[in-house]
Amino acid sequence: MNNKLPSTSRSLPIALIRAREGVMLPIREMLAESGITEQQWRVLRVLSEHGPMDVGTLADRASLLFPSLTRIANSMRTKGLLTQTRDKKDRRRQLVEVTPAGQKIIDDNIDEAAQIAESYRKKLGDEKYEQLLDLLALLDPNRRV
Amino acid sequence: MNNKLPSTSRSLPIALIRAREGVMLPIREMLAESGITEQQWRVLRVLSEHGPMDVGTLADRASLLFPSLTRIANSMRTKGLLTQTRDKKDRRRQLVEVTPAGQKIIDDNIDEAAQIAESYRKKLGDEKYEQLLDLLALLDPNRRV
DNA sequence: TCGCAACCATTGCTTTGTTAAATAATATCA
DNA sequence: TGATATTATTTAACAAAGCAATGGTTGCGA
Repeated sequence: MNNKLPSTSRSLPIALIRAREGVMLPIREMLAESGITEQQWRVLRVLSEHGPMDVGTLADRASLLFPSLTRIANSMRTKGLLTQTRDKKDRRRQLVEVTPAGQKIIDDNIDEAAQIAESYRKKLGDEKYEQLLDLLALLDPNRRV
Repeated sequence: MNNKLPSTSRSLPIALIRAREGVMLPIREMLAESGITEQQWRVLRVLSEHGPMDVGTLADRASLLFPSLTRIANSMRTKGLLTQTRDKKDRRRQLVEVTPAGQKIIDDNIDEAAQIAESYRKKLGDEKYEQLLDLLALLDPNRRV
């Protein structure tokens, strides 16, 4: 039909979607039991890893767009997983923090999440796994090197 | 804070998101001029590559979920890019086909799309590019081997 | 210090992702 | 044949993506 483009089965964007789909499947199953989404889990993980931070930094680290994060944080706040307070020094900034309820969800899932991550490393082998992460980083537009 | 999980900056799911973000940026810019979305472009490409097919096969090849595809096909039909007809032999099936207007969008963009794809191949180098596609395929849950 | 650009975050709008349930047509088999 | 399972697709409902526009805040230069 045409041969200008690589066949969709060897298309980079589609391959990235499918890989992500595969990787997220077990994680989503796990999180469903805690009643949170994949994105909410990312928010919790980033906050747990670095402590409280403003919305902009959080969005960047969790790879979420500002508007998405605003809404996600809203729903997480009403669920009691997060608190959000205005920064005294710069009143434009909102400081986001995990509540004990949020921390509990992290604690409840972190071991299983680590196992899942480990299973993918085993599946590819250490070397290929690192290689993959390196290659993916090359495609990251605003790499935080 | 915790060391059970890989830091979010070396997390496979996040790396996949960011890479995709980077790869799609120029493609989305291109498609905006034609007034179609990334997903609509995937639908057009798959149909152009394989010819008319039923909704299920199309969804699979374009990596879209059924409900998404139903809506996408609807809007593309009202835009006159697609036609959808019931299969005579199995009246459950819907056969989707590209219209001349849809084909025009493909023709208008295919060269630039090929250039973009090529630019990523160059960016990584042939060998690493193929390697990346192979690694990603390993993560694809329902790989069409 | 006034005015304006830059910055942080939110809101509005449309499209897509995701899961579950509904609908409709066909296949199976007692 | 007729009840039942299976298959193909659509609807419904809610969460999130993505883009543009808005609303407060701060910073800076004339």
